[in-house]
Amino acid sequence: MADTRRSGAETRERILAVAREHFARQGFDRTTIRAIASEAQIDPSMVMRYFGSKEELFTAAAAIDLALPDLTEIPRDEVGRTLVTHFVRMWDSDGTLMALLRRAASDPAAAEQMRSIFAAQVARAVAPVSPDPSQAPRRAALAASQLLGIALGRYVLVLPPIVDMDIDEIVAWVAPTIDRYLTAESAQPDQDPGRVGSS
Amino acid sequence: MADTRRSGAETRERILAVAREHFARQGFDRTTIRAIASEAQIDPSMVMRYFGSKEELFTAAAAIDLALPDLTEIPRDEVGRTLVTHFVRMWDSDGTLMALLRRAASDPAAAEQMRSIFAAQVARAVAPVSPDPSQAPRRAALAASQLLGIALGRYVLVLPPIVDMDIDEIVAWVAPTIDRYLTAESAQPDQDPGRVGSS
DNA sequence: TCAGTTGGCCAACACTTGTTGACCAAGCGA
DNA sequence: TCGCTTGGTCAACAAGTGTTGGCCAACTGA
Repeated sequence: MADTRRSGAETRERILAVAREHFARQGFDRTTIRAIASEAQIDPSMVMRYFGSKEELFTAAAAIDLALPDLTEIPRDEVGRTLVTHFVRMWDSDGTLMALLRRAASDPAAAEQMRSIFAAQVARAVAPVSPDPSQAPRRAALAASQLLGIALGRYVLVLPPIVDMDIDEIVAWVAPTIDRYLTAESAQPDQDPGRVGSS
Repeated sequence: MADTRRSGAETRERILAVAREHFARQGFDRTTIRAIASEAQIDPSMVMRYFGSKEELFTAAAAIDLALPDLTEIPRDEVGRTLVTHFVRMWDSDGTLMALLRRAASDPAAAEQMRSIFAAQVARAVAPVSPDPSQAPRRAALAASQLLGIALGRYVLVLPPIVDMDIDEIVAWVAPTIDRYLTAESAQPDQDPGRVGSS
């Protein structure tokens, strides 16, 4: 048959690809090694041999690099737009992050993984543009909450109004929010006569 | 022993209470009928007799009334504050909504349930304060995305900066966002010199 | 040629899960 | 007193899970 005796590293990659897709679509618990193996046209035991356990397979599949741009090289008033665009594009093209988010909903270990991604990548990338270093993590977390909220509504809950919006509309609405969280002087700029962002 | 032969409706309620707590903390898949029964000091088969199946038990446990206030009776510039406060209080006191959110992450049926709650309660409550009826669902969805993002960060991912904020701080930061989504004239008010909300 | 490595499959184990059906006993109305 | 409803337990079934170990066959290098 098509017993082409694939190259090992090759099958490993194929397993990983299928696993990412399954984890992204169904979450950790509802994804079975058997299903992954079946779709990768391979025996379940091979998955174990390559990755050791389902846990380790997930960890390998969920290695995430947000590839966030250097925000200091971007005009202040385009930070929000840049970030929103970046994330929506990322979600649309690669399900890995969504897989992790889904799992985090029911698995503390995955939540911990998200926390470390937040701390190591989001908070770090965002800190330089914060007006007050002590508040930087808080600002980053607020921005993350809005971005993740969009991801939740668009890809997990599939709320029609959010799904129907194209990227530009989402950016137009959400970017100002991100800008305010990251760079506004106080918490409630919209309630004072003063302007937001660059004075 | 303590075979007090409870009143039936009473045990039913106790099962429901335990179930809500388990679903909220661990999600649907990781919650077992056996664990619920055990904690309710009852036989697993009783759960089936009362609720038919695990699915139906969840449905019964996840019947949610957001108890949203009538926004038309509230000053325009306090809508955001009111909503944020309402939701955070609700999440803090009752895990039912979080249970549903958790399950929605991996179960399309639960996601559908969230959509119907959104449509029947959130979108409906929020529509009257929208300046343009055709955009009302979109505005409601954006507000929901931010609110759910906070829930995600605070209760599911347990992002430290969000957990550390007290209700007042969260309200101070997020309320303006909600206000803008619901009532701002255009999508990007922060980028124009004009003011937001009540002119 | 021949031994070792490598990619792969098969069958089974051990366990957990939701679910079912038989049986029991306390209370209650006639 | 008898029979029916009701709250309850127990033991098992059937299915699905991650995981393991044994075996096979192709390739590779000496």
